[in-house]
Amino acid sequence: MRRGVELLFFGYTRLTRAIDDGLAEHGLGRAHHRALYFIARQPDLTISELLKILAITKQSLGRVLTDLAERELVETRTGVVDRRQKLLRLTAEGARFEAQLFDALRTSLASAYAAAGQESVTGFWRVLEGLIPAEDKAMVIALQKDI
Amino acid sequence: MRRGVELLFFGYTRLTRAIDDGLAEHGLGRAHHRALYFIARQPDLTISELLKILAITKQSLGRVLTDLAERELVETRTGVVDRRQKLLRLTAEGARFEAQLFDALRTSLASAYAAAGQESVTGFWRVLEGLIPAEDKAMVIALQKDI
DNA sequence: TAGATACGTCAATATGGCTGCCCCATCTTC
DNA sequence: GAAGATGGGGCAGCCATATTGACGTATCTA
Repeated sequence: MRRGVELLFFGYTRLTRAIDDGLAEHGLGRAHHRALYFIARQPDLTISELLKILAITKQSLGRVLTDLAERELVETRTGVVDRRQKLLRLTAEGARFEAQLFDALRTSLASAYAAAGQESVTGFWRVLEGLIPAEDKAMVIALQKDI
Repeated sequence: MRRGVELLFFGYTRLTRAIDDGLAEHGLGRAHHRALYFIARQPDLTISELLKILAITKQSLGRVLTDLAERELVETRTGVVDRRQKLLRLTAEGARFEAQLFDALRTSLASAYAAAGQESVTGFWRVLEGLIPAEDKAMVIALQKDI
């Protein structure tokens, strides 16, 4: 049990550290990466959808998105079905940058996957899914749909 | 691959949220819990050992330990073999508190473990171990020894 | 037209990190 | 015994990321 807590702590923190340097070059932090990541994942995401995913406040997200827009990594369009909405997308530059960051994550994860074997990876997923509370599960599953 | 990143993100953040309320009651944050956790794990830990585990700066840790000492959750003794060292221990109250926090983690993890099955748990561990860089692995393994 | 919703924004605050620099006590080595 | 290395503490100042609460505006829906 303690082993799980510790491995999760070390695994998570070390994985996220893999991209800190890349972010720092642009003067960005991990919060910016999380936004970039989910926008890359689901283009035309709305602000409120992103808020649900990240589970932070509108104000915190607002600052992050302002930073990303200033650096021309993210752009917004007015919603088509509902003009109150803003649809978020990466710019070409943003997509390039996100891909570069993701690559660092992919490299780390891939070597862990390779060392552990496919069966272990399935178990890894199963346990993590079990850690997500019921009320958040629908949202996470919705993300998986369009992998 | 993206699935692994996302599950790790959601799994980690949701697990840590499980203890936020308990910490807030004492006016403490997650940084305090991490220190408490590892002191509970290895009584008579020295400051420098804890610094290596947490991988933060002395100043950051100093603040955390001051808070914990003020609340009489942690106490220090002068090292026996080396009088420059401070050996960290939980007080009775600190041990009680840490156990209470750990219980929230245990409950979450236990239900995830139960839902996933023992084989999955082994895979979960394997993958996470693979995520820890070689230079940190010795430290983490040293922790496991005296489970 | 009234109310709900999506988004933006202000001000104030807290937490948890960081760097750089300097200090003291103690141990080790020559 | 002196010199240097090590363990620990502390100051000042900075930054990133989060919070709450309140308010404003545009737009959609009943």
